[in-house]
Amino acid sequence: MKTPGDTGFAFPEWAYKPESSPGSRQIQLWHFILELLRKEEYHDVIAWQGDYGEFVIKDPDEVARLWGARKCKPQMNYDKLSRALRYYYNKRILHKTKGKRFTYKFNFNKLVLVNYPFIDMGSTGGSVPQSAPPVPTGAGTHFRFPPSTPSEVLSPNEDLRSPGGMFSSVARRMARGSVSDCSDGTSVNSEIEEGNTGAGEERGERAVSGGGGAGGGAGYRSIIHPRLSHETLFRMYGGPGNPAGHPGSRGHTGHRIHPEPLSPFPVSPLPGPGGASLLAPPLSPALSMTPTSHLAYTPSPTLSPMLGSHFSFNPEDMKRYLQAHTQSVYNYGLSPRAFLQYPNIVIPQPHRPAADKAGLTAERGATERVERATTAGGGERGGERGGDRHHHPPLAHSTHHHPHLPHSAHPHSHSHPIHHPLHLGEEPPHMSPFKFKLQPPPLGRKQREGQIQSKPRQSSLSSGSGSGSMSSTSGLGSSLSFGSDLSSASGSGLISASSSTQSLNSAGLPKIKVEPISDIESEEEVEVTDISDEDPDERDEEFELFSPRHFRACNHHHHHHVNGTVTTQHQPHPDEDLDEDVFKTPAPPPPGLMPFFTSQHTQSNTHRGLPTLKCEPPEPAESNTSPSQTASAGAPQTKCIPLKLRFKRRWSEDQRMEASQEESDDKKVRPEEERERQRQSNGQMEIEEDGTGSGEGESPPPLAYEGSIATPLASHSRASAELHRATAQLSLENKDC
DNA sequence: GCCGGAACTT
DNA sequence: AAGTTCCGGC
Repeated sequence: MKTPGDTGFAFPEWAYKPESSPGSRQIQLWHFILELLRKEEYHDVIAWQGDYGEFVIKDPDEVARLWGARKCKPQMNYDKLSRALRYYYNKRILHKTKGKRFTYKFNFNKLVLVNYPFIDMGSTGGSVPQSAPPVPTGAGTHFRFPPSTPSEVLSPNEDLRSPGGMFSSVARRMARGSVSDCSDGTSVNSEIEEGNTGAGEERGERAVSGGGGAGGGAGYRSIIHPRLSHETLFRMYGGPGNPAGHPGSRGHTGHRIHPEPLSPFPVSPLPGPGGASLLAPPLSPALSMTPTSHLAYTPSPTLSPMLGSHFSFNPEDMKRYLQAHTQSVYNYGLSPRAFLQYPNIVIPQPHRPAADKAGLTAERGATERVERATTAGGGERGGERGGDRHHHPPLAHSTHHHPHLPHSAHPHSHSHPIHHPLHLGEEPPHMSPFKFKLQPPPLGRKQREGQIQSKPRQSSLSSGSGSGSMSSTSGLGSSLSFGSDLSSASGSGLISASSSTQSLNSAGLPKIKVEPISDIESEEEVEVTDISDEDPDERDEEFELFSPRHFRACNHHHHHHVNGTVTTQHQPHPDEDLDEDVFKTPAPPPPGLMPFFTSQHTQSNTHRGLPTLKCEPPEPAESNTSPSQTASAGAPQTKCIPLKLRFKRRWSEDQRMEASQEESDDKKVRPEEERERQRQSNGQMEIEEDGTGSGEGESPPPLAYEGSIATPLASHSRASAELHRATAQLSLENKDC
């Protein structure tokens, strides 16, 4: 099953370094785990088991050994490895399944976001199904996290490599290579990568593979977020040839099956060989797990293929990319910084149009599992409506594993397939009313504790003591609960739907309407409304994405603004500064088209105006937009609200929540009863948090932007022109970098 | 076994 | 930043 070529890593090299994290040049433990998990050879050692995302280390010593080999740390043992694993708790990447020995569970939401911002969790819901392990079955969620993409699947290497040269096999190898130089000479890689060999030899297990599993490979097909269809991605990046395929066509559902194996990765941002350089900048800073205070790096755009010097993008692609990116931001609560690069671009808000939601049904229809045979998996799970939302745990191996499919529902997935922006034309009417609903109460971070079956001990989350590391880590997350698929699920659905419509505006410029709100959140005065609809968002977003520091900052002053008024400027705080950069008001854009980078200087520049807020332009295209929009349209500037506000609001909320949680967390000391209470309340909290992130059901209507898909040609042209311009600009900027 | 602090390494 | 190593405590 594995292709020889792949030798191993399913993940493209760049996948390993999602963030710029300098430090982590090498493979990260969670990636490593994922790798093992996807290989049948290692099933004896470690395998998916239980709930979605849950895996069991069957042979701790062996896993440790493998890890040690990979890292060239011969002294590695399970104790150490487990320590590393525990650090993930704070990062929310992983959590322990209590009561089960050697059993941990991934928080795919987190992982995905971090690594693949492009992937839409949103639709998927932001929910990445948490539990869904990458299953071979395509079915699971649409989004499978571990993108395994074995090379086979992906063949992408070749195929994908887009013009830009996506990731070359070489690169991958190199990556691996890095690992290998252990003293002993045994290349670690070999063990793992060769998988067959290594593992096989050792364990002799490949048998399993039998067909189904197809090894990780098959299983994993990539999941790309529906939002971004593969196509989109490909296109963006120069995609493979899946040309025709409109996915849509595939099932009637259309939605998506990915014709081929798509892996999420296909998109690798890495430009060819040079990729490495690109790596540095994470796709989105926001994503970074750690709070970096400074914006040290520029956000993704840099990474984005488009930017890459190598590539040239066409406007359309760029547009898509941006939108996708922006969406991610919104959906996931990414830092607005991400948009710095594109000052003039309006960030589309995901609104979830009802119509979009509909799409699910169709999807559902599609198979839950996608047949791998045909396509890779794009399966999205579709609708969640009924109870089906859950994905199956994908076991890496196909069938055999599921001990139980527990899962309850994690709805998450929403896959909404359809909505990719890409398919503009295609988007069929999704009729199904998809509802996202959430899931069961999320267990949040506290889940771990909550689970306490046996252990009375509450783990403290990290915040408490002050170890540096802790603090940093803890910060990060603010709030998310791991398990909560729900959050993602709910959110995602909506989001996705919305995205479809909106996102692609022909023009690409979304319009936002802002209205002042006073009440909802005390803090924020301004509300942005989604013109098209506001769904409250139930979607959950990943709050974690937000960097903590913001939260903190927010605490101090969250009230910056007066109702309705925007103040973008005043915030003294350093943090604020960041925001500022991000949010800076954009220079007044010319109505028609604003040049993308008007102000761009260098990245560093103090501020380039980000057009975070967009006023509604008088564009005609809006027909699509909901009436509300129209109405809003009338109001010009007053309505414009800086995204900043919006974000702040969220942040504030998150922060608050976090604070409260943290408080509780911090107080490890509290009596059991207290804890209990806390736990319970946590559940709520988490939910809220989720809500917050996403859209807070209550409040904030997302910014609406115009998303008429069918835009007039004129718009297109304009957009194109802009994009071109932008592209050019980016190129220039990159050079500097 | 698991947890998490602390110091240290890359 | 992301572990690695060591370790006391439950």
